[in-house]
Amino acid sequence: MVTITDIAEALGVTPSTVSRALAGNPRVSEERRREVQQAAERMGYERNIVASNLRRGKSDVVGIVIPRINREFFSNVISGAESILGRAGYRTIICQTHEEMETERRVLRALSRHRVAGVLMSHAIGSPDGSHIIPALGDIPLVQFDRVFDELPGAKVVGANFEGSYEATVHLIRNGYKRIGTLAGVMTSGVFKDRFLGYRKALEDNGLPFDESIVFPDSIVRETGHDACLRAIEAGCDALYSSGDFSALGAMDALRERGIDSPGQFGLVGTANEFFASLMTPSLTSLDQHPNEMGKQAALAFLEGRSDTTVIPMDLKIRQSSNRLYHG
Amino acid sequence: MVTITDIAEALGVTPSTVSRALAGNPRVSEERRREVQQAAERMGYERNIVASNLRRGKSDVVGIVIPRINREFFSNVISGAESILGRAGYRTIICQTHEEMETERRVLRALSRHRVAGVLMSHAIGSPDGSHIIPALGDIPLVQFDRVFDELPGAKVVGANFEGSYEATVHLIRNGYKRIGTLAGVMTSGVFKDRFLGYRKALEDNGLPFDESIVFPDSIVRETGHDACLRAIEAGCDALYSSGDFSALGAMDALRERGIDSPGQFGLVGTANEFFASLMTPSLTSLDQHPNEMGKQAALAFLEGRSDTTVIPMDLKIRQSSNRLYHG
DNA sequence: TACAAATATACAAACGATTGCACGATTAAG
DNA sequence: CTTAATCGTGCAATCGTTTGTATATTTGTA
Repeated sequence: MVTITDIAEALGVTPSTVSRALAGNPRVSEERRREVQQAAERMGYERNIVASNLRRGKSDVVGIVIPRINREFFSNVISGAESILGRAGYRTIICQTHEEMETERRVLRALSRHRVAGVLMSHAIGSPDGSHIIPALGDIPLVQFDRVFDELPGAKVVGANFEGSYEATVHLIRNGYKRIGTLAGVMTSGVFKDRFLGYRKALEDNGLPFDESIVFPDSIVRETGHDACLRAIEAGCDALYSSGDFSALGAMDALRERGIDSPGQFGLVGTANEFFASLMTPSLTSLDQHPNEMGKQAALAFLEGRSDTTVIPMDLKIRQSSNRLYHG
Repeated sequence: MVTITDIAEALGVTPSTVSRALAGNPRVSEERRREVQQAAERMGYERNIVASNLRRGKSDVVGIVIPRINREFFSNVISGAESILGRAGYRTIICQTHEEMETERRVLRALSRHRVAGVLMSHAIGSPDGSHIIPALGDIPLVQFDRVFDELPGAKVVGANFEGSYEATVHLIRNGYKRIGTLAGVMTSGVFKDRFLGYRKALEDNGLPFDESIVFPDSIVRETGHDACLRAIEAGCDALYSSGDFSALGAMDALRERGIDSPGQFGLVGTANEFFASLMTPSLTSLDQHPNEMGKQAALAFLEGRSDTTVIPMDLKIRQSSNRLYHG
C-alpha cells in the first residue's frame, strides 16, 4: 500500500511536507499542496488511519456491546447510534455477548486493547453486576443504555421503564382484567426491576391486590414465557404484562394451545414492540422503547462527554391482544 | 494507559524483554517471564493492539458491509461470520450502506484506510455494478455473499437462488395454482435475476405459459409488494412467488384488503424466511437461505484465502400461505 | 586456564503518520 | 544596507510494539 513516504520520494520532498499538505496545514504552499494532492490521487493513496490514530493518541472507533444483534430492538439502537457517530467521523465495532458475562468481559477487554474512543453497552443478563466492567475497560468512556448498572459511573440512557409498565398495567386494568400477572426478567437488572415495580404500583394504585405468586421472574424468552403463562393460567390469571415481546409470544403460544381467546378471555401486553408484534393474530399490544432514539442519545452522550442519565419515554402501542373494550 | 515501557521501567529491564516475555518467546527466562506477567497483571496492562498491528503489518479486524442490519437475514449472517472470525481472533466492524452506492463507496474507503484484513460484503441495491468496489478497497481481500457481482475477483458465497425459486414455483404449481406471477428485485443483481430465472424455468417445465406482464420488478419492500400484488390481482393471478419476505408481507396486506383468502384463493411464497413469516396468519411459506451458514462460509472463505464460489442450498419452509392441498 | 557455545538481555531500527523546532530564503522595515 | 519578520521546508522525535543483531554473562569442554 502507498505511504506518504512513497509520495514524498516521488516528489522529492519529505514525508512531513506531504503529511502537512494532505492535512491542509497552512504552512505548506498552495502550489505544493495541489502537487501533493494530485500525486496522492494518482498513486491511489489512502491514509493509514491506524498509524495516524496511534501517533495522535486518538481513535475513531467506538465499540457497541450488546447481548445479540438479531433483535429488532438492538439492531435499531445500533442504526441510531451509527447514524450519529458516522456523521461525527466514527466507525463502530459491534460485539455480541450472547447474554454471557464471560463473553462480555472478553469483548470489553478486546475493545480496551483496541483503545477504542468509547463504548456503548447494554449488559448481558448473565452479568449479575457491573464489577467486571471497569477493570476490563480501564479508563475508556462508557455509555450504558437500556440495561444499565446504576452503580457504574458515566452516562446512561434508559427507557422510562417504570412509567411504561405502569401505563401498560393500567391499560389492562381499564380493559377490565382483574387478575394480572407479570412475566419478569432478572431482578438484578434495573430495567426489569423497574418494569416490575411499575406493574406493582399500578395494581396498588388501582385497588388490585399484589400477589407474588403470579410474578414469574426469569421469563423473557419464548419458551420460558410459554411455561410461565401456563402456570399463570393455572393460577387463575386473566392477563399478563410481559417485560419482553418474545416471552409474550410464548404466552400467546400457550393461550392458543389451551384454546383461550385473547383479548376476550385473556389480556396480554409485551415490551419492545418488535416488528412481529403487529403481524401476529391477535396483534400484540407492546411498549415501544424508541430504540433508534435511544441509540442516538447514547451516541450523543458519548460525543458530548456527558455523564448524566437520559430517560426516553416509552410508548404503548395498543393492538388487539389487550384491547377488550373495542374488540368485544 | 500502561505500556510495556512502563512495565520495563518498573522492573528495570527493556521494553523488548517485556514484549518477548508477554509473547512467550523462549529467549526470555522462565523466571523473568513470570515476573513480567505478574507486573503486567498488577499494573493492569492491556496490549495496544493498534500499535502491535501496525508494527507487524497485520490487522485483526475484518469489515462486514451490508445494506442494513435490522434484517433477520443480515443479522444472522453477521452472527455466523462473527462466530467463526471471533474464534480465529478477529474482530468485526460492521457498516451499513442503506442500499446506496455512495455510502457503500464511502464505507469501503473507510475500511481501506483502517487497513482491515478483509471485507465480507453484500452489495447495495443502489450499486448497478461492482466497478466502484476494487478502486475503493485496493488490494484488501474481498468475499462477497448473497448479492454478488460475478465480474469481481475473489470468493463468493451465494444461495442456490435458481434452484430455490424453481422449487418454490413448482410447489405453487403442485398446489394447483394456475396463473403465478412474481415479485422480483432489480435485474442488475445476480440474486434477483436467478430467482426470476428459476421461477420462469419452473413455469416452462410444467407447461404453464410465461407472461411478462405478471413479472413485477423492483418490488422488494412492503409498499411495492403491496402495490404489485394489487396489480397482480387485476391481472388475474392466483399466486405470487416473491423474491423477498417483506414484499410478500405487503402482498398479504393487499390480499387482506381485497378480502381474498390465502391459501384458498391465492397462493404466496416468500424468500428469506424472516422470523415474522411463521407468526403471520396465514403463516407465510418462505425459502430459508441459511443465513448463519452463509456467514460462516464467507468467514471461512476469508480465513482460508479462497477465491472460489460456494453455493448454499435453500430450504422451502412450507406453511399455510401456499399449502392449499392440506388446508382445503 | 582458555576458548567455544549457549543463554539472557539490551540496543536500535522499524511500522506510517504527526508535529515541535530549526533552518534557509525571501520580503519588509528602519 | 542591516536587521527582523515571515514563509516554506526539512530534521528528528514520537506514538507502543516488535524483532534482527549485538553484547554480556554463564556454562561446558579440552
